[in-house]
Amino acid sequence: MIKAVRGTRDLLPPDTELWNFVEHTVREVFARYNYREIRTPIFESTELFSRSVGEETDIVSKEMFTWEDKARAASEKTQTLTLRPENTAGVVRAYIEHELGRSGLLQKLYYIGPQFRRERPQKGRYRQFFQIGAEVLGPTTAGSELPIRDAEVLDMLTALLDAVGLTGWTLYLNSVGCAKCRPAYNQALRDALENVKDQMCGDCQRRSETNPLRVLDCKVPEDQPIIEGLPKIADYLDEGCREHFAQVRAILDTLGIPYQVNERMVRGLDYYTRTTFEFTHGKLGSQSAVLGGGRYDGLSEQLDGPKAPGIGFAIGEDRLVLALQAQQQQTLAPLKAFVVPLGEGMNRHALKLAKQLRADGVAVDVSDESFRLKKSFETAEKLGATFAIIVGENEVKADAFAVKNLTSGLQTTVSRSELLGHLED
RNA sequence: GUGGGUAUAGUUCAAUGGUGGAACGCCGGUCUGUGGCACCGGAUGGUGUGGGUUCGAGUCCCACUACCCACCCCA
Repeated sequence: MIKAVRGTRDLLPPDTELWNFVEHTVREVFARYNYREIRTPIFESTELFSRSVGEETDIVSKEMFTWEDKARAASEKTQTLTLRPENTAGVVRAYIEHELGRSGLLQKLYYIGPQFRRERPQKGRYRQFFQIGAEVLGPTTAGSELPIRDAEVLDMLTALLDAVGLTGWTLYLNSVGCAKCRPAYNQALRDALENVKDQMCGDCQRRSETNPLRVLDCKVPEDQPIIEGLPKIADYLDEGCREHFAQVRAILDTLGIPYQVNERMVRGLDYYTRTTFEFTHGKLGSQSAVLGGGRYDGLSEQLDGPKAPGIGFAIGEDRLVLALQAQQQQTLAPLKAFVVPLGEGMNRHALKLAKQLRADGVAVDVSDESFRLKKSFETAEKLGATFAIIVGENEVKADAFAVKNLTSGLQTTVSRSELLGHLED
């Protein structure tokens, strides 16, 4: 048997209904904030990711699905392509390529789509996974750098989580500084680690060399006192970054959005500057981050584009759905009625009635006359239909049908013209 | 990529190395124009894949694959 490959999966009914509900809600909520959809290719030049996400990150150094696309003709050239491991790079690339900044307006874009990372699958982690993300970016003159944008993004996220019914989340907030002040902090951290790293766990000793910021994220209990004593990013933020972060928090306070500043929260993509954030949820096991994001004021220039500060996020849709399922969010059965033909030659009359109801926008399904009536009722029950409508000889003659409410058990005879109104009561 | 666990019917699980079972679900009947309840009856897998040990393997060994948990990391 051929099976779905490692780390990929089929989404089947009824789960797909929850996915659709989430995506529907996303589109509706994001539209209220004036975001519009962008769709970028599912694969891009490998270089796009190595230059934006960062050559040294785990994503680029070991998790990408990359292949050589060989030249087939003189007019082609061989290039190295990669299935997108995230979508911000693609959006910024599109922003640059189509000169979206020339409108002078802030670009508020969102996307929903699959991403690919070659990691070991785990709960809430798949090799093909779905992200719902949004980016707001534009020229500085459009206000793209201002704290109000950060706060608005976070406000939209809380509105979305509210709308889909997710409870029990925590918003963690941090500022990681900018290209000017972060190097100083990095250096201070390296210097401090030099003295204490041999007392720390093996992972931290390694991180001290490769990515000192990650040491802050260590969960080994013995290391915690040492980490407490390390330099704090807040003390190294320059005036601009400090003020920016303070304003973001002030606006969040005004909006009544609860958050916790977490100075240890480190994000794994190199392009983040200033504000970074993460929403976690307790029901997700060790992959507790349901969404994450941050500001990336230098990304466009890093990709040879114009100055275009921005902020964005990605929601792990798989994880959001998992969290909702853990809350036992029930999706309702959408089927209104099950039309039951009874006796020979009734199929066509049943289908005609179904056609009429469907044209009126009612979700109905149709049985067939090979089923005994009892069986059809059982099926109606299993399908979650609210009504069963019987189409027998008597009914066809009278052009009025036996309509049974499967919840209450009450049955009445309703004429064809009154049927629609009866079902919608 | 690393460590650990698991893999038996549609599902959840049983089966001291000796002919693979239960529950639920499914199908049928009691009940030939009426579901949910009850009772009766029935079908369903040869044990993830490939090797090996053994007279004999679901059971022991090896490899592979997948899933789960954790690490790493991230959404």
